Amino acid sequence: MTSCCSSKPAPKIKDLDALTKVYASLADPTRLRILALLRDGEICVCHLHASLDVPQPTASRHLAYLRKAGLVDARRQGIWMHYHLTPQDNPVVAAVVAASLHALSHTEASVKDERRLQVARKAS
Amino acid sequence: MTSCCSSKPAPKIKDLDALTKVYASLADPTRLRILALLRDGEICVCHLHASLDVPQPTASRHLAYLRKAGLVDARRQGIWMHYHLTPQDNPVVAAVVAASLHALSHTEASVKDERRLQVARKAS
DNA sequence: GTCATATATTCGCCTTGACAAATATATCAT
DNA sequence: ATGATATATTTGTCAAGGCGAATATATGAC
Repeated sequence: MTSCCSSKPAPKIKDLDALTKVYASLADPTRLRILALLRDGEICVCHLHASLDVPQPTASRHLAYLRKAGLVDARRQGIWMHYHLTPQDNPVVAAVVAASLHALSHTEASVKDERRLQVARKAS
Repeated sequence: MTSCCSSKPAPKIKDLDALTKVYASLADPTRLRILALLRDGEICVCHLHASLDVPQPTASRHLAYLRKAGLVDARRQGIWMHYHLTPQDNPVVAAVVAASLHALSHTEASVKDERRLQVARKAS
């Protein structure tokens, strides 16, 4: 998506393991739904697991996975943890993530999740 | 990459499982290397496992996985099986695969694999 | 038919990661 | 300090899938 291959393409990823790890992170429906929700900005865990309708420990586990994989970051604000997408410095990885988010926006599940997020936020 | 969101984006993927399956297929270094090699056209298994420097059963196992996932197809020509990328009819999935192939082209491993493929083909 | 070559599958063995349930930790209010 | 709420981690269990080694299958030459 973003400009990347301006001149002769030089290898920018040392090994495949970085890419493999990203794809492993994307190979779970709950994690995909989380990423889709985070597309528009940060969300606290309480709203996340309410929107996804999964137990709170499940949401935490997947968030920890995504954090270790470098796809999301967290910010503490009092009692709440707010998660957001990590800006990818590697343009190639960024394109992979962008394609994923784009695909997710075409998903029924994500559309419904977003609706539930609106509701959860209004009930704040 | 390809034009997709012309008007209001309507959901085109019934559930997340299709996407999840694609990402699970991409979450293995050997399979990523295979897809990268297939980018320029079909290749027979013998050249594939020679270029990848993995045992033949390993290559076959991953090819079977990719075939089941709908990412590659095979064509028999006498003794040889030629594998090629399956054209994705779903534009959203196609974009995901395209992003993957693009990322792979920036990978040292794939560059080396391609070189080995040239050698293997010349030794035909 | 036999033999050689190309490809696919099966069999143990092991690691990763999913889940539910329970428990632990952190922050704030009191 | 206690209690309440928000989040994270541990525990036990299970299934998916990785590998190497061996075996099975398919095609063509003879």
